[in-house]
Amino acid sequence: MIERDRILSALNPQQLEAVTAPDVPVLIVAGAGSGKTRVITRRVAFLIRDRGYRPWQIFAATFTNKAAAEMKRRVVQLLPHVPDNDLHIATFHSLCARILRREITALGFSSNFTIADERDQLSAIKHVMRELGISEKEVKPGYAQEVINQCKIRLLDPLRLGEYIESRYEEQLAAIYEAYEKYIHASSALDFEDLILMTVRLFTERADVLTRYQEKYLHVMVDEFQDINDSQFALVRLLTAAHHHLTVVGDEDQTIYSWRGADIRHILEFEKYYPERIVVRLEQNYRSTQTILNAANAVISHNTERFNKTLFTELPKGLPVLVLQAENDREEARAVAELALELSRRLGIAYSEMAIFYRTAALSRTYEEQLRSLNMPYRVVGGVRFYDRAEVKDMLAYLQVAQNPRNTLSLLRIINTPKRGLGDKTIGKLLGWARQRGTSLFDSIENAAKGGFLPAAATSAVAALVEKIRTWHADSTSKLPSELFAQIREDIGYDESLGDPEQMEVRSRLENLDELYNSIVAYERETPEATLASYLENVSLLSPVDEAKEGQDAITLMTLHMAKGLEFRCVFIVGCNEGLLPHARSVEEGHLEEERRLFYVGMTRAREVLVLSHCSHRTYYGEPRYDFPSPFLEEIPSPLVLHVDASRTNMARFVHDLSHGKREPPSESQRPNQQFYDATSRHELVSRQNLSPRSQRSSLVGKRVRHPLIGEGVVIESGGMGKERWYVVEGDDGSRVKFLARYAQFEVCE
DNA sequence: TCTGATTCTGCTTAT
DNA sequence: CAGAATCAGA
Repeated sequence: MIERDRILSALNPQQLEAVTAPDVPVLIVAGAGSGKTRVITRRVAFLIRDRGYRPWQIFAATFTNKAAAEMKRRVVQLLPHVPDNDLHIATFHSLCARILRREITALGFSSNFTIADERDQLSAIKHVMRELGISEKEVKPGYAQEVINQCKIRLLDPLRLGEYIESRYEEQLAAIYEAYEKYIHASSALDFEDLILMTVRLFTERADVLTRYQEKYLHVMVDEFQDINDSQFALVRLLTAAHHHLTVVGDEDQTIYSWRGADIRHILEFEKYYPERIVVRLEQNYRSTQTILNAANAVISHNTERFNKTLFTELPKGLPVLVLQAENDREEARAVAELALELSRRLGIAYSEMAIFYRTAALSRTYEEQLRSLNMPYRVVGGVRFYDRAEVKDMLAYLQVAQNPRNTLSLLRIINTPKRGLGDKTIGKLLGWARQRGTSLFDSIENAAKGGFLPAAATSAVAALVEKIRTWHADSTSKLPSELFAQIREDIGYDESLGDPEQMEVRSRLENLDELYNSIVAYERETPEATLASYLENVSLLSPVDEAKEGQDAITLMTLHMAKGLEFRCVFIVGCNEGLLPHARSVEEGHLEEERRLFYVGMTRAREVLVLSHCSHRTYYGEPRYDFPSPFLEEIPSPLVLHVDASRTNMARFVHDLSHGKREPPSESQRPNQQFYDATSRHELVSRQNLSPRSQRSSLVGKRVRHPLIGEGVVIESGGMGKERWYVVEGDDGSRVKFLARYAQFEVCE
């Protein structure tokens, strides 16, 4: 027997089929935990070793840099002789940025474009709205931003905006879109969507360039294919048009980016564009216990927008799913922290094997507080991002300007930071000239520096700035990015401008700048030909996941969106409340099923222990508010669930019992009546009996109530969430009245 | 032009 | 509650 084949061993028949599939379009439908990453990395290795592909002939797109890094690492493990840099495995955005750096001049753009992040985009939109005289009340900048991005995803230019929205704002939005495009392109910036869009345009308009890339990339792979959007799919189709060598992996139950244009349709349409495609299904789960998997299957089966697939596992039954209930959000966080502590002590689960997932990043703070008070190590992924801090963005803006002085967006950020006497009036004048002449802001300050345009004080301030920028720009190619950083920081006296270094606030800002400096040095160390341009590109495409330091024994805190693709022995999904976990805004937009998929993604990250927590009072806008449990909780069959009341449970004792098999979900007959706080009266405990799970969800429907004004009646309907929650009560005389729950003063009759 | 204080407004999710 | 916008006053 020959030595076991590292690429083809330890695969089940379906996995083997997927790895070794012929060079035709292959759609791998891979359920959660079914070995998706294993299959895709081995296929890459297989193509290189057994099919004669050179590493750089494979274009493999992922959705996060983290996933790309992991994929690369595992391919290199399989093929140790392949240098890391030869593998073109990266996010769509990075791959496109790389192509555009080389080719965008063909579209008449400068190749040293900068990448505008979301905030830059928003400030650009506000800016052009001011110039167009459209007030922020007429059109909300955030809405305009959303519309612009959606158009770009759908490959619609401003003139065809009407195909995406139809409203009386249409003209204004089209005008904003057009002005925005002119503005950011004049400052030679591209936004995130442009990276994809421009690449598609390049390939569409320049057949010669497309042919070159089709000949270069002989095989295209896409991970998390269910999250691909129109423009990305268009790109994939262009690249593979000549050879159809394509492998995609996806799971429609894990589509969670439809707000970014992801559409299940693309999996369905795969067949339309690639009729000769073969499909391989991976349905065996190797990750979760039977209990967890059954719970997840039960939840996702409530969705209608899916193929029916049921995952199975051969792993043991495991512990019940724990549903933790608390009185308020702080108590919930406290209980989660205590439970995590006990699970680590008594079940030996390392903190690095635990994760806390939440729907909105804002929830992290409460959990951080509680974890800190128990002295437990944790790491927040995302949240208030390092690269979003003002001082970090300032210094990066200086570097952007040094690299490309025509970057108006960045120049605007730093033109008066630190203060150098260039106020709104002066800046307005300078911008006005720039616009009239169709040049950049830098051109107009260069002109103003010659004198005669501005008051003397402003002229000398401007001249000094121009001089500095010229020097930095000249140094930008000869000096290392870290050297330039230090020089700029010194030249402008940034540290001093922050104020008294004895202040905590100032000290932490200085520390952040030191950390930024260190990260630049680290980048230079690991990148052989580090340039300012390559560093800035790297920074702007960095996702929060990539910032987290690996390897420490700490609990991971992150949003459900970022959890995709990861796994942990123990998972807490917190804030399982109606309005938060099916997020009210998402439900309003008709995305209940997507919220359920999000919940499903979270559940299926757990290998052994799954804890779902909720609370009855949550603080919003500083006010405590009654919240219902998430309806998703009721979709888990009760024999799989063990309810835990945070206020009445000693966690140490509980986990002890749990680990000795003494805690089991109660059978139907011995389950105590659920008790809950009713929305109508925050302090009155209402006992609820004989209610089916369905009516529990809508709480009061079907109940008799008494109201001081209308007397007795029956609740016949309810809707809305949180503050907006309402009930319709039908009086005994047949009249109907609608109440907002937070104002309704009725009592429930038993 | 800059500052600090006060009022206003609004929490998804992220490359 | 917290960040943004706005305003008074130097």
